[in-house]
Amino acid sequence: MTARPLAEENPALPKACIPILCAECGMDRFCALLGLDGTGTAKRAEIYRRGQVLFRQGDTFDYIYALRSGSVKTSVSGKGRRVQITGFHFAGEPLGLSAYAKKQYGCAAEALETSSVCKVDVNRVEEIARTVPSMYAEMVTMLSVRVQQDEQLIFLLGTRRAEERLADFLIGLSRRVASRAYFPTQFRLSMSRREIGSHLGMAEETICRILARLHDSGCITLTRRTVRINDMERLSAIVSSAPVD
Amino acid sequence: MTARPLAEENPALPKACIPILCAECGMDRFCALLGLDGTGTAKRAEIYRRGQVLFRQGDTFDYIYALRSGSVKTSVSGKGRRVQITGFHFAGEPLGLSAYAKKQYGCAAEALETSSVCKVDVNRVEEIARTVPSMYAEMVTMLSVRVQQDEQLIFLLGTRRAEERLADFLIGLSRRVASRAYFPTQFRLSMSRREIGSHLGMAEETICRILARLHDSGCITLTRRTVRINDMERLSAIVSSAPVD
DNA sequence: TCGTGATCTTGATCTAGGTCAATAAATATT
DNA sequence: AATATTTATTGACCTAGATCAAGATCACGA
Repeated sequence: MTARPLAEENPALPKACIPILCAECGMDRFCALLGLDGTGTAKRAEIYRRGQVLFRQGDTFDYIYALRSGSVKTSVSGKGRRVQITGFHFAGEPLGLSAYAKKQYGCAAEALETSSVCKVDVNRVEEIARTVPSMYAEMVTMLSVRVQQDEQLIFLLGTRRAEERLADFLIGLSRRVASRAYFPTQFRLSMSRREIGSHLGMAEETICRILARLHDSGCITLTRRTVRINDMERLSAIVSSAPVD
Repeated sequence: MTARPLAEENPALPKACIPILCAECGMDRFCALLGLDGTGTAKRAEIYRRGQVLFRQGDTFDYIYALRSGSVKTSVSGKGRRVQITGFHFAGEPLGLSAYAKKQYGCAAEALETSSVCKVDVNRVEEIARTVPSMYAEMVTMLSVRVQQDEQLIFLLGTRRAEERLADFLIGLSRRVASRAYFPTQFRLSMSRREIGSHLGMAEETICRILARLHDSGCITLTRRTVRINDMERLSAIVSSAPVD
């Protein structure tokens, strides 16, 4: 929960890039079935730096990814240069699996910061799954989790107002990244205000204003991209506030 | 594509309730693996009438459903009586699968009209999957399709304006239901204006107004709940119109 | 058939949040 | 260090769509 030492791997990378152990990863059991070693030093990890893409929307489905450290955004683009960021992803989270049926990725994935990523070849998966039935069971698990997450985002986009969206977003972030940070209520945003806006369906300026408001009210402390949550109670209250009665 | 005769099953039910054949169902291959007969007269189908619920949000995961006829809405509820309809579902579509990991449904499902629904016991699935590995592969397929659909809805809710949303919605509906209707560009809405609004993140009144506008412009013909698309070109153009440049 | 409640429609307002614009910080580049 | 570029902030304004209100129409049960 609190600060704890993590095995260093590549001294050239910033502290934030220290990867999680396989045991902490959501694809843990999946990789184990694949026969990948789970000692925490997976050999097929690659480094992506800010802006580098793991895959593009429409690309042929060739790898399933697992994030070991850092963060990645996934986005869907449509006509008219409009882009929706469908999710931010952190260490331990799987990526790309939803391309399974169509055999092409429905969204693009791009690193938000220097990130360590495991790549699993889908052909390898198919091959091994023939003899290891539970391989697919793990994929069903990961995908069903994803659908329920997406439904929560749909709920947020369809029903919540700006401040509620942002409060919900911050709480979600703190749950996902603060546990790995040095101080559990404090963490660093790896994405810009514009990217937060594009994820929550709001303008960049609105994100700024509401963050400023939360800061001024003492609910959070905001310094550049560092957020500290001072009053989780109040933040939670904002999420499910006015019933619009 | 056009009108075609369908095997009648239960003469007491309205015409709209004539079920599809298993061969036309998205869960086709899944059921076949389960050893369910694929002659089109699955015995475990049940009838749900308007307003009856297949499952509630939070219910324990006990069945996977396949819609044979009619239509169902799925919805997520949060605090403050706000409800988001996450999807409308029609004949051939699977339902409930996303509860797999959490072992409870993340949304509620309720029939919009008299509907025939196949229920598959999840214990049976687990049991059989032990000896039939590809069982799970089918589930992966269905779930991955679902994730990509949800991502499209997220894109719509996050980036599109009211008229674009509705145009997109109508096109989607026509693709999914008109193929089974007597006239491919004409179909009946099984959901209320309010429900469409709750799905698209808009007020009931806005749905009315925009439908009226589309009708007046000749793009569609609207009579109560019957929609005929007169100008698919124009409708498509609306979806990806102003780049908000 | 009539009545009752749900659904739909349309108009009149109001407002949350988008858009535009003008700095200010921070970062990257030379 | 100096300049350029990206990112963040803040104010002024405006508009798409929500909300409120009042009927109209429909579906359905007695």
